[in-house]
Amino acid sequence: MEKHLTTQADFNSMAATFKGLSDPSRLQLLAILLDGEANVGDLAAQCGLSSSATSHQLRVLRNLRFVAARREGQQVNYRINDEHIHDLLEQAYKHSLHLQS
Amino acid sequence: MEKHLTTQADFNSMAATFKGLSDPSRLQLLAILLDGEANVGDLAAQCGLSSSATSHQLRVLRNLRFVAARREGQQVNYRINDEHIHDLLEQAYKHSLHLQS
DNA sequence: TGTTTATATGAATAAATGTTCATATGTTCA
DNA sequence: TGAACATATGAACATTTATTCATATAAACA
Repeated sequence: MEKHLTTQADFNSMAATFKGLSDPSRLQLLAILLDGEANVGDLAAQCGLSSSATSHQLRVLRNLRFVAARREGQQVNYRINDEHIHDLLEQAYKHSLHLQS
Repeated sequence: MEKHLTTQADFNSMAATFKGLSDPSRLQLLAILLDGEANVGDLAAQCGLSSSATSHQLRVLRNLRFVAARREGQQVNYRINDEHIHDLLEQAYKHSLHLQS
């Protein structure tokens, strides 16, 4: 990172970003979406969540622009909407390995 | 990431990692430590936190192995203890820019 | 030893979070 | 239009979280 982070606003914004990724259900949703678009029902089934809970969590991810939605008939398809998600998950995975040792 | 993440344990561990980074105070502590070792009192002063609050937050970071401590006389010096911190903060910062647009 | 300084910890409190339940909105099709 | 299906939303509840306050531990020094 070239520039040093100093402002409280930066820390708040970054904390919000991490907070969005701080739940196992949301991480699983993102992991599924990294393989391609999926609708709410399929996401719910794969995560073992109710469709309501899934919808709530998808809203969190949407508000943080991690994902975007596209309606297709009755269903709504979600997709990854951030190029950094992949790297963020990868770094967190590596850290989690470091955590176990 | 080569291998696909599938297990619930992976998601839990990664969520814990992100949760550790989901607070502005902790991010500021880490940002300071990226510039080098610092003791609790200095960290507290720079963050505008009480030394007690600082100590509590440092414990969170220590438990997650983000930082490590080394006592030197009365003071305790903390340092970054994870090679991925820098990249994680950088990606989150980039996302936070994406978030504003 | 006793006092001061630095850090850590436990309990308590207020605020935020994730899920469930009930209900609303939106789409398809008869 | 009305019924069935898919998704979204609001309220409620239990759990977690960050800080404060009081107190404990640890080191330095007189």
